[in-house]
Amino acid sequence: MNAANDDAAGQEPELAGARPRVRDRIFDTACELFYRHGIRSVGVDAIAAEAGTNKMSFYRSFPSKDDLVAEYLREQQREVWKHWDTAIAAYPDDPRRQIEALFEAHLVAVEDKACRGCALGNAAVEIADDEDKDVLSQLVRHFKKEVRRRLRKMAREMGARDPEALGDQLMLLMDGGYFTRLAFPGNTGPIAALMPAVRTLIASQLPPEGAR
Amino acid sequence: MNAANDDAAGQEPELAGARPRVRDRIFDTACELFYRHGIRSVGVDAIAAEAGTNKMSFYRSFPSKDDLVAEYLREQQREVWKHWDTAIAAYPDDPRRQIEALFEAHLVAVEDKACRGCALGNAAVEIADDEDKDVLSQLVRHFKKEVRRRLRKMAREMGARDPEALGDQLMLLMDGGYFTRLAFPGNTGPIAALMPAVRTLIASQLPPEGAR
DNA sequence: CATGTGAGTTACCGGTCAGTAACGTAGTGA
DNA sequence: TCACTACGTTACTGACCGGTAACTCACATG
Repeated sequence: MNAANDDAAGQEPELAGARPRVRDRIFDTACELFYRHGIRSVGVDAIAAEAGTNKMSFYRSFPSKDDLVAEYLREQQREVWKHWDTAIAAYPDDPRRQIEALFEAHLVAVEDKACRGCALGNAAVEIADDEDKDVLSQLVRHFKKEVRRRLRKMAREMGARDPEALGDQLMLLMDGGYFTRLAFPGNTGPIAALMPAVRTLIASQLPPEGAR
Repeated sequence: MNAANDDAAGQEPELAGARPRVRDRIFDTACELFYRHGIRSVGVDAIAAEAGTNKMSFYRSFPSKDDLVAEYLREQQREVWKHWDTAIAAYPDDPRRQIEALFEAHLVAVEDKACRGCALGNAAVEIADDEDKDVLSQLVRHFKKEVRRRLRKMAREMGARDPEALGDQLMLLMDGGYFTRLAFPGNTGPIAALMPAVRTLIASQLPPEGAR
């Protein structure tokens, strides 16, 4: 799908000042605009203009806007997993600390002033289910299922009494943080109380302190 | 704002088969369509057609689509508070049980097959902040602030050690339930683990069992 | 009967949207 | 030199969108 990235004539030029290929400029611009303003409210004209090109170059790189949107959602997904893995990498053999680190990272991400919530979840709000957007909503559903799976897995590895329940509860907190963010600027929202909730729910699923 | 509801010629006709006024038909239709498909993806033509009338009658009843949207958000707000008050009415002097009843009701509402999440929160995703939609996003912000205030108030009345934190944590769970709902059909999502989380967080904020 | 009102109908406007056709051009490599 | 690639430019289509003008009709009330 992203085969257009390789240079058909050989190796990519490594010059520092080289202008990126138009496809990449368009894609990066689109990702930023989609996230900031929503998918439906950003037209292909606006994307092309912001990327310093025009609509024709857009349609030479992408077969349709919907394809670009799907690519955008896949990219957001990749970035989430990258951040996710980075956050938990510090505690390779301590699932409990992994969860805490994951939510600490989530907290800073959500409190960032540029945060506009969860790109995938927001997309689920924007795309009508009944239309021909099955590909997009399926992308979102798959992503959310994977989030749930990973949280439950961490809860299980941590030794939770009911790992499915704990994973789900953590997911509620995580998505709640994303969702409330849209109505509260910066770090002024309920997200401030995230970490105590995480620790309380974790603790309630572990044997009492002395037994560990 | 909704003064058009009263009949200028006297009392409303009480006939059972009487067709409602066109404004009400349009408004009810719009509320349903907005909630089901999102605000941006529903045009005034579609609303008018679905209400059995046409665009001109629409613009005789509403000065603009944005006005209708604002009215829609206010209506959703009113319904939320109505359900809220109904849910907690059974335990007038037991804030703790009020919270539990509130979340039990929330659970039922979210697991309903017609649930598409929180109308106000979804609107916050759809409306771009920078545009001239200040009225709409302010409506959403005001609503979310009020949700937070009420939850914190209940936590305080319950005697929580840190009522602000508990209220915020409950809000994260609540909005997390709404948000995850969009990616999981029916009652298959993480919302299933809501009630234990609520009870655990409440319990962690109360003195130990024997002391009560 | 006259008048006002609520509502249906048709036609239109200007703007935006996704998507396409046709052409021009600078560079690059055989 | 020739051809090919990547990109820019202008102009266009058809659909849709929010919003308006002008007309018609049923009906209720004085």
